Amino acid sequence: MAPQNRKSGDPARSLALLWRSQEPASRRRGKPGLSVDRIVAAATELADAEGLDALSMRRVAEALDVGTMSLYTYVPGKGELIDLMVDSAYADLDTSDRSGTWRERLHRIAHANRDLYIRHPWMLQTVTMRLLGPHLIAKYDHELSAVDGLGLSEVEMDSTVSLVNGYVESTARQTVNSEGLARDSGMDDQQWWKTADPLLARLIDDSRYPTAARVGVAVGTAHQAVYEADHEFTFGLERVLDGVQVLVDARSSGVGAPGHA
Amino acid sequence: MAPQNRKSGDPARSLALLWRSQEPASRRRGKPGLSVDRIVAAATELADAEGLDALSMRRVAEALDVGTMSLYTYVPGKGELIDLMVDSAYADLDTSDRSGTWRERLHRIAHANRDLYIRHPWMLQTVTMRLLGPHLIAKYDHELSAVDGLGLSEVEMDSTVSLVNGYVESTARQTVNSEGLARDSGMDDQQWWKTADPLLARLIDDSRYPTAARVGVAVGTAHQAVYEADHEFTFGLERVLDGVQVLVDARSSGVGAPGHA
DNA sequence: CACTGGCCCGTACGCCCTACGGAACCAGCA
DNA sequence: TGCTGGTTCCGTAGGGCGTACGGGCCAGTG
Repeated sequence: MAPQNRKSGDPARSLALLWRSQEPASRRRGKPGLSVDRIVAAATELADAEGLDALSMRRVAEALDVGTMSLYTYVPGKGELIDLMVDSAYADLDTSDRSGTWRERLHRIAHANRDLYIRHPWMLQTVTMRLLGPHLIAKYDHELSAVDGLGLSEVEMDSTVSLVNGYVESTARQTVNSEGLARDSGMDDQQWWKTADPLLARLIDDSRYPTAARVGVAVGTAHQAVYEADHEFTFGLERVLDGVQVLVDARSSGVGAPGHA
Repeated sequence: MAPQNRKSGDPARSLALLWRSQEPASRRRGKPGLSVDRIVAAATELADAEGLDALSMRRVAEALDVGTMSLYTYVPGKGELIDLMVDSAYADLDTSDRSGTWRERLHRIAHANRDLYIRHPWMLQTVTMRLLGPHLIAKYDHELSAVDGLGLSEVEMDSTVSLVNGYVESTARQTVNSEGLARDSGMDDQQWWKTADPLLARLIDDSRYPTAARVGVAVGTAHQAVYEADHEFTFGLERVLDGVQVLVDARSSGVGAPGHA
């Protein structure tokens, strides 16, 4: 029903812009009126409200009451704009609270990241999420510090943080996707399954997929209950943190950090 | 440098098509020449080779030596076509091997899924990945069966499978993204960092982000070594499975399955 | 005052998806 | 044999999109 892609801008250009935009941005001549920050803000607002599909240079320009091509004075292209939007979004994260145990901290970080993705669902549709902008590096440092001093090797620290972030990302993606489907089809998640169920029941040979059938029903009724996605998120997160715990215990009980991972 | 979006087709239509396409597809009159399967195959080939960005109805039609609009006789639109491509891709997975312990089986499943994503990187760019086609349900059933009979509740089984799949998805995404960046910029991953490093060194106040700086260097040199992404993938996977192990141990040691998750 | 360089943007090109209506084709029947 | 009506195919056209290009505007300088 709609297109499907996504790339990022030229990495070198984006990187330059990312860090240069820190400057006061006070240029020489003319009255700016426009600025990188204003463009990024408008684009983010649009993407938040209508999704990355609706983000077009034309519409951003309209929102700013400006000609489309004017944007290109500040931003090389759409890809680079998205790179800027991503790093700018990371600025919302708190990177100062370093209290609590490593487990509490990872827990807090996971929830904060999840909230961020839900506030800016379009972030999950960008290819990069890896371009080292000023705010991303602050985020990275903050997250690493949560698992520092536990006896883990550097590479293990990185892996651990990636593990937690990966979990958050994948669950957030699921949440956002199902909300998106709900919006598109005008149907609630439950309504959708109530519609699809009879259809599927006619098509699927239940005896061929007994486990799927059994679990599917149980999951369906569970989701229907008061328990929200939040409970499931936290449950899975605890599993992930249990896995980290095993590693931490192993490292802190005598075995020195190995050479690699 | 390129656009960025992605939606899926009308769920109801996709669902119907998904299951109908199982039929012999032998229609009544006229010579078909074209068919849903042929279209899906051509589209998949194109997306595999050039990415989801390059997938357009025009190009698929060209590849089939057919007018663009002819495709619409068999497929309602591009979104639904992508839904079909996704389920068709899942057909590659082996869903018969049920040997080994739950841990061995999840390990095998994780690697198989990872391979699939790397073979079909465009799958990571689709929004749905959740539309219950014939092959997806076979996959789901197969994966659930790996954690069946361990004392886990149904919802816990679902969460566990999601957990592993989420991990695989997020690491595959990282791998694919960095390969994509490499292709686009014509630079190797190492080359890229060698280029960016001096630039970043000038911009970033290392003392502000001591942990990130230290870990970044270690990770960089580790990646540079013979150790491949595969090692890191397996390491993280073991952490995830450790977390599952904790849950399994808890459930098999007397505590009955709880009401929820 | 003339100039220059940054800002702004109208036009145009090439690509995309797809609604619509008509052409080509062929099985079966009269 | 000739017709007919459903099927398959596709040309045209309309509305988006990103962005290359070149020109107009104006503040401040020399």
